[in-house]
Amino acid sequence: MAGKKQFDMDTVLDAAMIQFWRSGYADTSLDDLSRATGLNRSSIYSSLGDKDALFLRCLDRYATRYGDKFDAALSCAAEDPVAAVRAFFDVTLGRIADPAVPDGCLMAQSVMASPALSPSVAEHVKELFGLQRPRLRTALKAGGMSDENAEDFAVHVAAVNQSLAVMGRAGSSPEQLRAIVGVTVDALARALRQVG
Amino acid sequence: MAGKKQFDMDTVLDAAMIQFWRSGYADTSLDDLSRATGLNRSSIYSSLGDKDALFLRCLDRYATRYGDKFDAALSCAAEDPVAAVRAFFDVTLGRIADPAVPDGCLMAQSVMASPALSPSVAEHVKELFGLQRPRLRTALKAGGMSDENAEDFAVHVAAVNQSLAVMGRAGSSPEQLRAIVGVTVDALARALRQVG
DNA sequence: CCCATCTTGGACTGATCAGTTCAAGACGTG
DNA sequence: CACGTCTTGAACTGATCAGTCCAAGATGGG
Repeated sequence: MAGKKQFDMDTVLDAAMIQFWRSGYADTSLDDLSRATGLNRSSIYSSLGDKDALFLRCLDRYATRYGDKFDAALSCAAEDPVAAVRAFFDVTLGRIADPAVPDGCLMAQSVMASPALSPSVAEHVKELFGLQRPRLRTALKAGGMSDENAEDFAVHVAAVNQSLAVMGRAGSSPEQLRAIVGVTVDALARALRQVG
Repeated sequence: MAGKKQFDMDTVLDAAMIQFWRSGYADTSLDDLSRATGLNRSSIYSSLGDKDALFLRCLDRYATRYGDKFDAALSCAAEDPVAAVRAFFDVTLGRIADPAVPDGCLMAQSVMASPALSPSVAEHVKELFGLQRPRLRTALKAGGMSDENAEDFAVHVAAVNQSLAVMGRAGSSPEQLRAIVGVTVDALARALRQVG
């Protein structure tokens, strides 16, 4: 049974991440994690550390995976900022529509639960969550927006993007989610037309 | 010590509601509720039922209290729909700024945690959460918006309103929260100007 | 003044939690 | 083939969980 690691780290981290994502930190027990990953408790502890350490790794994994997708979506912001923001939202809409992955958003739900997390974990969550706004601000400024408008739209788009996960989990249909982003994309297009 | 109820039901329900609101269902133990309300465990059970029943009463209390405020804010929608929506957002912004009350939103965080709640409670949460959209749709139509636009803006405004609690708990400043709603209010004003 | 009634506090139950420990045993090396 | 090393499974610990129970005692009606 041993001598060599019996599992693939990426597979295990994905399984743990999805477990936290579906149920949240508080409602995910080590037995749940053991069941989801197929690893024994002591294997989890020896290979991945305690629950907080594993949770942090899952948060980072989530932030990196979707952060990269958000960056890719915004990469065309200089040429077509409206298309870039649309693609940005499509990352989230696609994720919500993906049956291989839970609905909701690990970041949003961790932020909501942050008062119940250990202080250091809570701070880390807020840091990762806060990456979205500067990402958007930079893209919007590259797209020709004024500093002030880029600031306002960046925080607005970050908020709307985050709201999709909550609305989706509350039972909103894909059409309703598209309507939510539609209002924002229209407003962005109008704001950009006024300047350029 | 007994013979007559030793507590005020409204005070107790407020204390329990705030406890659930601050920490969420999963991270609120009966000891927490006992400490917050000043009531003993057996008093809670005999007067308020089990944890789920108490949670439902707190959800209803929350939905009624702020639902009434939202209705009042929207009551001027027929005359000035933009001012009505602004007042609608001000209910949430005021609640977030109120130090007497936790940040976050009991409904939003309960929706996010719904997969971990008992099915009947989860359904009740979604029902209460879903009241916001028709409230807004009716107001916007009374304000002269087309059916389609009212539908889209209603779900958008409900989403943005909900996002404020998450962004606030993530550490966004009051100015940033105002910027989030500003984009939506501007878009609404423009949409209404086009028609009328 | 006394007794039935009801609230209350605290102890208790069994389940579940995160985290630890350790023997069993599989592997790679020599 | 033998031995040291490392993973693994399962049992264990003390804490905490939701929920129950009951005796103590305060109240109000008679």
